[in-house]
Amino acid sequence: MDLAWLDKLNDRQRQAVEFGMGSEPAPPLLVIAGAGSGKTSTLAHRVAHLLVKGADPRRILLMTFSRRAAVELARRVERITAQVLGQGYGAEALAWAGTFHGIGARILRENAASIGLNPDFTIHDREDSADLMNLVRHGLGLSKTESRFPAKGTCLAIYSRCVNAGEPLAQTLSDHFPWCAAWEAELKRLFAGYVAAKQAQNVLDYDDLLLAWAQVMDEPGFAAHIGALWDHVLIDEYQDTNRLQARILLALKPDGRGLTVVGDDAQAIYAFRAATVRNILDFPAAFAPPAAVVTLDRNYRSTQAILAAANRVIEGAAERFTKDLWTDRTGEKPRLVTLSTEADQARFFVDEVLANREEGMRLKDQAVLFRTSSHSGQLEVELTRRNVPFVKFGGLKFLDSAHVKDLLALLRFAQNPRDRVAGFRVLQLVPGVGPVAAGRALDAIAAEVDPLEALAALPPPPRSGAEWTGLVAALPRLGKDWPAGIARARAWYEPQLERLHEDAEFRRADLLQLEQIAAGYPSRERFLTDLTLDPPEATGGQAGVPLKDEDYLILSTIHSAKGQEWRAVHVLNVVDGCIPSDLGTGTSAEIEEERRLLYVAMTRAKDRLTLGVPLRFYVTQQSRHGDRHVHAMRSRFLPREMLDAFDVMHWAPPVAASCIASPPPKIDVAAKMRDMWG
DNA sequence: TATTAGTCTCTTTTT
DNA sequence: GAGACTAATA
Repeated sequence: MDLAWLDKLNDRQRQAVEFGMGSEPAPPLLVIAGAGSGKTSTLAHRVAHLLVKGADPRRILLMTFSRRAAVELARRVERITAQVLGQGYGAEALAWAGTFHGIGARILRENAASIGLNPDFTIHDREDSADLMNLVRHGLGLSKTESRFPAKGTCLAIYSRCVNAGEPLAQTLSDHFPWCAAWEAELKRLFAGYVAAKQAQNVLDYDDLLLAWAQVMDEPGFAAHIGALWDHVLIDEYQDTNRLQARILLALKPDGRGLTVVGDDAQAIYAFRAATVRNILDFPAAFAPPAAVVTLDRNYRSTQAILAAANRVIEGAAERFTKDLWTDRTGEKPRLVTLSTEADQARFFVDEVLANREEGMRLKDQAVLFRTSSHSGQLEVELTRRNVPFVKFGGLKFLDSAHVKDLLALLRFAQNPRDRVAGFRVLQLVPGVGPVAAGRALDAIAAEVDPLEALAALPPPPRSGAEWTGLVAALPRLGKDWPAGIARARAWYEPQLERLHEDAEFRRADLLQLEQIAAGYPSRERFLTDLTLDPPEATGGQAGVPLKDEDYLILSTIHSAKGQEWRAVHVLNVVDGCIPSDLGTGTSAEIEEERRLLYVAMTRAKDRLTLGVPLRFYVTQQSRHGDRHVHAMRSRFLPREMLDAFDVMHWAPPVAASCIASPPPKIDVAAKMRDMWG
């Protein structure tokens, strides 16, 4: 076979691509791929190589961290095979490319009948799950306890960690939520109630998509059936998987044959959702003989100066597959810029971005990264003031706004009338209906065979009027001839929007946008599932998201920046309290994760890297002490002896000319005026 | 019983 | 600056 098309790969990459191709299927392989080492390209080439050798694209399972990554990977495979074979497979041919959660949802839905699930289940996102947790919490009387019971979000976080880490509650509490340890018995009751509620309501949460999948895989017959669906299983970003995901993977391919995992332990940044770097560290030894390991340490992305600085940051990490990235790209040292205030930092970075653009670097080739979504607030104000378009990734989303959730709840309730969270929200949209009336109606229909029909037959609650009748009549018709259903939902919701929100005008635009998105899906079920598992992640600065061909600056949390690269990267708030976050400095493991976060941020840069260190913060958070300024220190990950890796400088805003000019000569106006007449 | 105004606490990162 | 809970009012 002509393998010339693999010549542009380096030796290590080629080794990773061709490993085990002689035997069928190949023995297990771990690829440790440093930042910018051509990881995606290598993975794409390995898949392409399988295809070129005749593998069936429908029998390849590709799991990535985000849907976006899956789409990108499939596109690259398609491009390569098109080049080599003169014809592509069509990107859809890789039918099993997606996230763990997305694939899980599909497996569960397709096999619903045989595993005791109703195939019409709806999926709760984090917020919905927290709301359901809250309903159960109230039901058990846990909201009226002597001392305060943990809030719904905290309860869900505890539950989620137990599930994903496969840890008993007591251990999770003592390790990660010590301030809640006193509530162990109540939490146990709460979680039992939460699970029962989900099952009664025919809903699954994110964790269920993995948990249910893992549990059915315990059944050898089912595991064999599912495992036989694919000859090759390839997993990207393996360092950010959790115990549950590893359990699924090993159940799919117990002997490791056909299994390839790719990752970088130095870039593990998802421990907060129970990802464990042990998965990647222990992968080789999970098989006999152990899995082969190929390490990609040549970096094609960044300049030597940037890599040198990033390597220094990661050097302190305790346990890892050691690799120092190297490159032959030269360039300027990264800069470490101190600034007096966050406001100065915002001005400085906007100046920088615009100066880079003057030199011909598009806005799209630049990104501003930060630890926490709220850190970019001042920068966003400054960008808006100076008319620089931007798109922000991470943090609050389009889907979190009340009006969008209302409309989606309408559709979800119509899809699955047993979904109490959705129903509770929807019914209270009717004027005159509050929690009590809504609860009663839901109780009345819960056990019915056709809940929506039962709802329509119910006498309207006392203070509700025509709106109620309109709603119960509309609900059964919200899924018919998609996407007309969403238009009907919006038509009913319109008057409520006007009534509930001052800025109805502004919010209506969002709903129209949602309707546009909905039009791209074949059915209501697909729309709801995909939107929950893969929410639109960007929010625009000014009116809506800029058009595709427009130039705009990228603002992103470091987490959302994973796997991406830009010519110029600016990192905000490289100070203690931000990186590492105040909240993440409890254990040394948490601090190590924060270190890797800074490493990930720095290694996103190709040519130019600038770290901002504002020295003074205005905090409004701690109401106990009132608003005040606090002094910040340069991040502990950049100690003094490391500063020679940077150009260190201070920036201050240019002072208006009238202020810096030497003081004007003193003039005696009175004397002059007297002189006029003297 | 629905709704609103007022007081209290907690505030990250995401599928 | 928002969410959670309470008290007061319609």
